[in-house]
Amino acid sequence: MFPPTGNRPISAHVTSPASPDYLTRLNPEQRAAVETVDGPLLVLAGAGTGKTRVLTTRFAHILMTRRAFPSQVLAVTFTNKAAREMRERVAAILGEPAEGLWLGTFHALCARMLRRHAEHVGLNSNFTILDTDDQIRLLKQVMEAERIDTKRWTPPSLMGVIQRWKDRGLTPERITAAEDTDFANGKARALYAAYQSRLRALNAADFGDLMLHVTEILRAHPDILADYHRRFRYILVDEYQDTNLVQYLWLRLLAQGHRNICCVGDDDQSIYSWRGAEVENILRFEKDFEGAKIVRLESNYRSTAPILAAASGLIAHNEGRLGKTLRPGRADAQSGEKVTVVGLWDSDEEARMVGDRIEQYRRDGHPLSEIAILVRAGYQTRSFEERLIAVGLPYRVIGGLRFYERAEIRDAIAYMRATVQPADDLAFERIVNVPRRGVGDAALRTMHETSRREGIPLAAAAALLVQNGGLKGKVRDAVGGLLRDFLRWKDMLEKDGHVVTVATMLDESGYTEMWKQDKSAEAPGRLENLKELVRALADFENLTGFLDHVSLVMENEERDDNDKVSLMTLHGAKGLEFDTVFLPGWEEGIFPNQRAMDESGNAGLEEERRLAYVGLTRARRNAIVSHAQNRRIYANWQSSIPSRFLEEMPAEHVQHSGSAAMARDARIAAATSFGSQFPLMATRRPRVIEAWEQPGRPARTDQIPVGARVFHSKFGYGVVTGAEDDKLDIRFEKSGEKRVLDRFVERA
DNA sequence: CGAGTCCTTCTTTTT
DNA sequence: GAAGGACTCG
Repeated sequence: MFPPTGNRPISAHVTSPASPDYLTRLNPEQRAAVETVDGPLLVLAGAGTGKTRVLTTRFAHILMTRRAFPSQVLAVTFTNKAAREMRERVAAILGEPAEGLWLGTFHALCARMLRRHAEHVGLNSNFTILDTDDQIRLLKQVMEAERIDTKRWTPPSLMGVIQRWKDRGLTPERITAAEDTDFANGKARALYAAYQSRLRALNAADFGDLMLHVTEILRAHPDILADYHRRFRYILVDEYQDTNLVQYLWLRLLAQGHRNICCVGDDDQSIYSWRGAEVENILRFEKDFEGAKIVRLESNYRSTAPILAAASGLIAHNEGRLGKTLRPGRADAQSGEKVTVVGLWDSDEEARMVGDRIEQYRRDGHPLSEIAILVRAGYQTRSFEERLIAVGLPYRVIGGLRFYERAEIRDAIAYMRATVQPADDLAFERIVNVPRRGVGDAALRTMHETSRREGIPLAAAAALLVQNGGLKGKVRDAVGGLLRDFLRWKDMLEKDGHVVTVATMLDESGYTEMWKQDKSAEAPGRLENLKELVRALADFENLTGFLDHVSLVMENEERDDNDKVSLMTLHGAKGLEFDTVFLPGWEEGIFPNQRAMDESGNAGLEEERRLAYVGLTRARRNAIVSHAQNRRIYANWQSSIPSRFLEEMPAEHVQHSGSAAMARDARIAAATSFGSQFPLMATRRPRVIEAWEQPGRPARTDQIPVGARVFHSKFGYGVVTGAEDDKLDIRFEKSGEKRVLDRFVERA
């Protein structure tokens, strides 16, 4: 009934002066958030207070009241999941599929914008979007060219530095000497610049570039910015607390036009600071957008009263909150059960407990799709998977390897990239010897040398070497053949379209055959994925559109509506809800995560606490928190201490269950079994106690300085030549240079 | 050049 | 304890 796209006016038949149906279903706060349409608005929305509903209704309201056409609203989300959901719900309200909208993640929208203006940052509009793997490989090459010791200064750590700069909207030129950290003796900025110029040479952009480049373009080209100002009358932003500085700048630039910007967020759910997110963006909002109104959504319709009380009590331990109180809004909220805390002997027992309880729920007629197990880190899913398999409970893991990250998909895409973009060295390098063509390190090195000497792409260098006999015999034939194939496929792409071409490509290159020959268990699945890839191609007009989709949007979730338990990280669970939520692994060091606390101190701890808050508030009716006293990490068992978060939930809303009585004394048990060095105060001991830190061998408290003479029970005597964290580089008199953990040596 | 072996690291979270 | 990378040997 309403046009989904384009500039046709909306034939709104909202004629009645009475409130339209979609508004009357909102509570007064929500309604205020929807109807305060003009001017800047900040909506502080607690968990489960109908945030998405407000956003989508607001979107619809703008259209229904004819304030803008669908294409004149910019709606930004943080995740694809959120974007998809908003798209679906807007479509449902409109009664038609919503297409042609500027609705998507920050990155997807920026990719779209960058394709239009790529030339302003020295890219061609068909630029490639690199994934993390490509980024690291490229950066490593740059570092090696600059003769950086990549063992001492690893590419991923430099990538982190660069990414943080990009998160803050800093191009290499904008970085002052003072900003340059001491990474590789102050070479980070230069390496960043070199990396950026390599990206440009490859006609490629990494994830951070999408935001950075577009923001730079909007800053530098008032005409382009003005164009977007004309286009976007209204801006809607979801998960505002997770935006980083460059995203904030981007929004601010775009919102300068009409100033109709509505940001929805919850400072208590800010869990992405490690990615450069700045909660301060919420605080800046009022300053930057004068006259901004603020609406608070505090009625929670999701969870029972005890769950809300436990979550609220927990999050109250954080300082510097904007302050919101969640009120139970559900009619039956008061009838709910307390949050259950279960203490177990070890991680196996924890997995068993979760499995048993899920079986019980199932016997009681509880659908499995309404049960989730939320863990702190991806690796923790494994023990639960094993247990669920053992008891025959169907489950799905959400997150994990994405479609794009699978080797076969990346290979296939590299073939496409190498065909379409002869300058894409990374793609060429990836597949030049896949399947095996006898092109080894030596041949590749020759190509790299020629490429560098002649200042031409790798593929062009290869062509040259085939011609002038720089490559010989089998290698020459193989490379020559492949290069001819690239040209042929490129022709074919124009004549026969991308679907046929890609299918042919995978066939003729021998790539599919390679997997057919492969005897491993995964091979059939990989072939299936390749088929899926070709199938998916048909949904796109051209290869670029498809590649964008695959790298920015495509998710891993197999579409299946079967009744399954969901298994995912806490981060992955944001925005979702379930009747029953299991929250295992609440132990010091695991959750709160040790590294988060080591790296960010109290701020890190507070973010962990927010993560706990997010976890608890995913549950509608049952929240089962658990912790084990002993956990196997890598090969050895470690003794764990219950998470401080357990005590931070108000006791009156918590019930201890099962072997909880035992676990409640876990602190005492841990303390006594490890001797008097860990008194009861050990609750706050920041590090998990490791099993081999036996009594009688006290944890080392003094630092061993470089130059000290030390003794190691296995390697003997030696001299410390370097130190990093808890690892020491030692030159042993008999065993040579080794890197060992400091607790294994003592001063001689 | 490739297969096999040893060694290292991984365990934070995602677009 | 696994998986990926570096290194060695045939």
